[in-house]
Amino acid sequence: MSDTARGTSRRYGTRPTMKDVAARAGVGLKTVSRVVNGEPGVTPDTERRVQEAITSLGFRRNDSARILRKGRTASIGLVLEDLADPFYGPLNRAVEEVARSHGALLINGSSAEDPSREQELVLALCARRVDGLVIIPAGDDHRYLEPEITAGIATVFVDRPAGRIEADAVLSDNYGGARDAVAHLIAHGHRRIGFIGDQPRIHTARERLRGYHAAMAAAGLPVDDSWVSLGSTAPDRVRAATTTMLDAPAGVTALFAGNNRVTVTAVRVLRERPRPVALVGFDDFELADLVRPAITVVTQDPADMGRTAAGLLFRRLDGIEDPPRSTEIPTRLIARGSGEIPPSED
Amino acid sequence: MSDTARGTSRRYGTRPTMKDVAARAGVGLKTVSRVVNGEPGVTPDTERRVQEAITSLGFRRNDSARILRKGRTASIGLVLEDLADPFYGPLNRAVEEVARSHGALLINGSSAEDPSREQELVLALCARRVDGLVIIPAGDDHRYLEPEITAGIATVFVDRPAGRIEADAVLSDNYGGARDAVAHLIAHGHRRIGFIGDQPRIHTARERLRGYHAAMAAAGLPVDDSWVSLGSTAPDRVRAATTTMLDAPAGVTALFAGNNRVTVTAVRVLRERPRPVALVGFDDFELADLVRPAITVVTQDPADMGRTAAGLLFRRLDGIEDPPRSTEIPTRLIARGSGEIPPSED
DNA sequence: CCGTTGATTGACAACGTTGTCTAGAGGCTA
DNA sequence: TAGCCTCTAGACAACGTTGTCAATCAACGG
Repeated sequence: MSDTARGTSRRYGTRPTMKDVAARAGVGLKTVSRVVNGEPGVTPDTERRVQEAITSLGFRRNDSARILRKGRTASIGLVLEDLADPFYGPLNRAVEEVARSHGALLINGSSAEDPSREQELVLALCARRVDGLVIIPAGDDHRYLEPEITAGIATVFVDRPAGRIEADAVLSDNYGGARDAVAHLIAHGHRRIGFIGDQPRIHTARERLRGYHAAMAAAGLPVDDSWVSLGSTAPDRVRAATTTMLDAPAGVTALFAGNNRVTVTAVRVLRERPRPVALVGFDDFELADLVRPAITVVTQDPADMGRTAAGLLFRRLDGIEDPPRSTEIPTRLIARGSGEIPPSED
Repeated sequence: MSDTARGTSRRYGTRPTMKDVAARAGVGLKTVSRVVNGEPGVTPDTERRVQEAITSLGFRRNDSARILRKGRTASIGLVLEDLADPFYGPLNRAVEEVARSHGALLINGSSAEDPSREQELVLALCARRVDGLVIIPAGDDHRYLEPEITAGIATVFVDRPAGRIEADAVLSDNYGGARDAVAHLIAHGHRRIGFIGDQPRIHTARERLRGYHAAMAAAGLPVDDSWVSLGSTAPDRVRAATTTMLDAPAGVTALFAGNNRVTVTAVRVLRERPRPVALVGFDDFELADLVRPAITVVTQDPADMGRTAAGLLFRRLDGIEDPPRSTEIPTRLIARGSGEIPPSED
């Protein structure tokens, strides 16, 4: 009678369990568990027999069962806004790196800037019993997380703060960065400066707007309503807003772009115009130094944000119980040319 | 006596289970399960009582237990080379999108181009019993996956084929794309064309090299060994290789860059040189059209690759049992300027 | 030679859920 | 009214692992 027919037959799609390994090696179930987990108290000889059974059966421990038994999943969730946005690449990678160094897996998904999808995703991760969550929030009401946090799921918000609950957050200095950017343009002689930003629903967009106003006010400059445009960052809208601001009588002579998507579109639009227009963008991007003029930007450090957030998360998981705190990551202005263009005379 | 002391007391960090909900609602365990899963056979009145208990306790189903019981995890794994590489952003997103449309979660991680790390990550995902895997391989021997595939974990390779095993693969037409790129340069008068590529260990690098040779041979052009440089894509090495090729007596008049990282470094190097040098890059990248000259590229479609791979994966999960097949995604040459520069006279 | 120690090993329950099976209530038909 | 059927509901086992505890055995000191 063949080996497979001897009671331990395996159908396609069925995996051997510790029980099978134990039977094959002629030892008890718990002994297999000991070998698999490298626990002490197993003779070299027994261990060898078990190892042989493991390789010959192709056994691999079922982590679902292990998780169920142990309570900890050794995995964390990352919810971000758009997996394809280059800004989040380094952040994603940094979080993964930290998770890895703590022996945890990373489960992630993107909310596509949709609050209900964010919630759905977060709760799915909670149902999986991830140990912790790093969230770049799309919505502004996170009370739905309260039971989860009470139940012990550590949560750190990145890039934007949590809404309506107390929670750790790691944020860029959006206000200060925007103020610096606009002050830079003012220092180069501009008095009519346009701001094209993201939807005001988004915290970073509001903060950057606040920085814009602060810089203008500090220089004693008035702000005309038509110089500010907030809304979708779809190329069409940004293109229209830019053109309108520039073409108006006494239009703006410089632009401050509220994020990398806006900046890129603005560069394309400015390309087509007869006169050079000064531009400073929020967020750095690859090749910003190769375009002519090279683009002056206020840069955030997404890798640092990810690292900081994940580090904080694992400190929480280690049992640190301080009250929630907000960490601010500084921004830096990099002058490359586009921000130093003087106002063009009409 | 307070409610919490009545036997259902909850410590911080403990979660209510279906048993707790059942006790609170005064029904049986299985009835709670029915309500949670929307199964029929529950009176509206009972259902209401259970729902109340669920919300008041903040119950959320433990998916680890569910997975253990049901066997299917409704999650797939994605292993890629570098989460921060912009090329993989759209691919990542496309895979997530497809997973989502099938109600599955995405677990991912990056191998950092290290075969042992790839294996470690893949096996960790298998231990979690993901239903399927999408892998951008770093190594070239995937026999370690055989027991997993036999056990029923569907696997699709993307961007590069599996090594030493039969498996589905979704690949770009690297050979054809490279041939087209080089033929394009030849058509614009170049006879001495350099190729700077990735490590020959990597399948795509070999295929692109093959395309380079094919185009040269088809035009009856000789290839000098010094015109080909394969190795790390670190900026330093690429810079050195580029400079050497261009500065040699009878050096190359055009460059074919083997991937986006090489292209970007090449653009920086060419910037600093007195004479224009023709350049075609493999992979498109944002702003390639804004640099002057705009960069001519052979573009792949990473989103399409991700979509195709994930689609294939889910077809496998639905039980389609065809033999493994390799799907090729076409590439497209986009002429923007840098590839149409004629050879400079010495 | 016996009691003690320490090392190795396995039996068993438990983690929280779902599938199966059976019990009971109530309505319908003959 | 007896017999049958339908519908709701719960008891129980099982998924594969790990923690607890007790049993066995060899070696050793007295």
